[in-house]
Amino acid sequence: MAFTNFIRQAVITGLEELYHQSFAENDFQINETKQEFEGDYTIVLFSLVKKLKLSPETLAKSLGEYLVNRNPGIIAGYNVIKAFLNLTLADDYLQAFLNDNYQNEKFGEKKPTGRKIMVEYSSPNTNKPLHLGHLRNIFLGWSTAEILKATGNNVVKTCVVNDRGIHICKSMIAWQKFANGATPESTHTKGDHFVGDYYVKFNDEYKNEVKELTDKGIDEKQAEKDAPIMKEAQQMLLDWEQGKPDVVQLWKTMNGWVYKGFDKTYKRIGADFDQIFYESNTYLSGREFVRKGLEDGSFYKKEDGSVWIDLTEAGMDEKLLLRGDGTSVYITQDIGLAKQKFEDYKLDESIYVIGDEQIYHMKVLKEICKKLGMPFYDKIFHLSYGMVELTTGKMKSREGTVVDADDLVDEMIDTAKHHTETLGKVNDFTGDELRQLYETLGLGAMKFYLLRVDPKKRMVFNPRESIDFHGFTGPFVQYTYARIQSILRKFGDASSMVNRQWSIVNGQSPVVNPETEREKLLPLERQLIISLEKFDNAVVQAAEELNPSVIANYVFQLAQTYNSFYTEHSVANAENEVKKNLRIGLSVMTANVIKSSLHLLGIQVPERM
RNA sequence: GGCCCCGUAGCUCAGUGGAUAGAGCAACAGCCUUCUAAGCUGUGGGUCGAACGUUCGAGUCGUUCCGGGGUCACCA
Repeated sequence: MAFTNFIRQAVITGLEELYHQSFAENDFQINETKQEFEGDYTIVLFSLVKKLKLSPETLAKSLGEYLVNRNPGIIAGYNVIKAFLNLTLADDYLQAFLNDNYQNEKFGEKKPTGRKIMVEYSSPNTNKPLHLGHLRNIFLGWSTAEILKATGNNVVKTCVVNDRGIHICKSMIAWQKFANGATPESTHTKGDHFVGDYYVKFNDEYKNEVKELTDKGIDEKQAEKDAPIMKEAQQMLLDWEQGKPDVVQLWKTMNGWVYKGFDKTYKRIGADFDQIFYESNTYLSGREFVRKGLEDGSFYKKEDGSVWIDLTEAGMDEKLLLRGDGTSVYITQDIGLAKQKFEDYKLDESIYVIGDEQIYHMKVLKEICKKLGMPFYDKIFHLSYGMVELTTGKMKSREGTVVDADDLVDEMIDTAKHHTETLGKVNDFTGDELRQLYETLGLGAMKFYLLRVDPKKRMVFNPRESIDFHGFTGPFVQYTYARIQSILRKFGDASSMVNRQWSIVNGQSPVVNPETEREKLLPLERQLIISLEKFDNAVVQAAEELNPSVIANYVFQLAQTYNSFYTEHSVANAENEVKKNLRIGLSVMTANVIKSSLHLLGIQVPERM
């Protein structure tokens, strides 16, 4: 049982027995004791003072006395400052916890909940390569999915590919006009970049044409409409919707190139999906609901034939659902897809990882589903995240200020290589081992950097300073892991730490073998055990908040604690065998928890670095 | 303009209504013949955007204002 849960129950029982009143879990607070005071956990009793009509000191003292007497071997002592009751856990209890868990590689994982949750993330357009913003989305989505798995949920990772629309037609037109039959193979270009280049080419050409027209004295807005290349793109979209064979063929070919490129990037950064939805397959499916909504009066038709919903009652606007010409818009297909997700997978929850500029859109989607009487409307959850901005402002693909995902990954791996070579600690590695290490460290730095910040906050990426490898970073945590492995290699099989003098049965007082020698825990040893135990809560909190930064902050704090311990105390040359075994156990468990934490962030651990 | 999000050290960020607000980076001073110095220890650095209010207690909750961003398309 988690330490704080145990204390909470003990306090409730104690208060009821002492004062013959019943108490709830939120009648008082349990915090970690601040560094400057003695103790491990602090119970804040101010809120009870009124209810019990006692002075804070009297209450805290009585309760402290009770807790120590009734929980031998668990709560070793207390002290009182005002209404702060500071408790010190018993060494035996902490060591029993370590003994019971240090070899458990699944520590922190929860029992199955039976719930099925879909996490949609990445969801790119097929007209240009992935960029830094996608990376935040992908890492966030992947990590959230893993955190939900760890808390016992059945998770389906999905991706919705925006493979149709005017954007891809733009690339197609530009390719037809300017490529002379070139392909990714013939130019040795990654497919998504290849297609993206023609999207840029389209915009350049478009800009030129608009300028030519405005030079002739045509109004700019009119020129934007009249530019021939734009008209060609629009015509192509119509041709595509009508299934014109050569257009469909070109569309398939070019999307194929893009997917090949995306797959390469996904594989490299460790993203994976259980199911992929293509917008070209789903974009028509919303229309039926529009028809149904018209019938039951949820929606209404304007003179031009367009269909609308009035959401002003829910504090929103009127929203277009179907164009006058009968074609669907973004939200139309989203309704269909939302339903399909729930029907195909029988979901308990459907999470959308989408940028915060679409908060309103997602609110509208939920509201429409509600109006249509779809029972799942309140199981849709928008996990929104802030944009990644550059120090120079926003990223704009048309202005070439986008940080490309592949470029950034290359850069991070180069940086890892540079640091590693400078330090020269792994000169005996083979070429493959080195490449593996650079990827582990480079990606670790990048993922940690993007995940350590609360998702909902906007974040600034400084391309010049790039991403650090020191301090609050992925490599810092990875380094701590590698250091521990270095120690453990000396001892062969770490399970040889046979230390069966402590054990906890059913959350009761620890069983202690009286034959064994006992050593008092040193402050850093205590701190480390308490820090390890907190992983359990960190996982729960991260899952409740859908917030991987909780894990990043936790594991950094753990690594810091271990590093202090490491500097202060020797494992191999411990004062005696009892201490040595204890410290091996501490090291094994720290390594396990670091590995688990980083896994939840999509980061691997190196044995050496 | 309506609605939503954000504002904490020079920079990037933590901070379940509780004790003297914390990390990392940057700056400065120390620590490698002893398990990996991508590390550790210390110093300096704050009107928690502002003002009222609720409370025994507010960075945290409420109201108003200031500053930054998003959104309100027959775009996706």
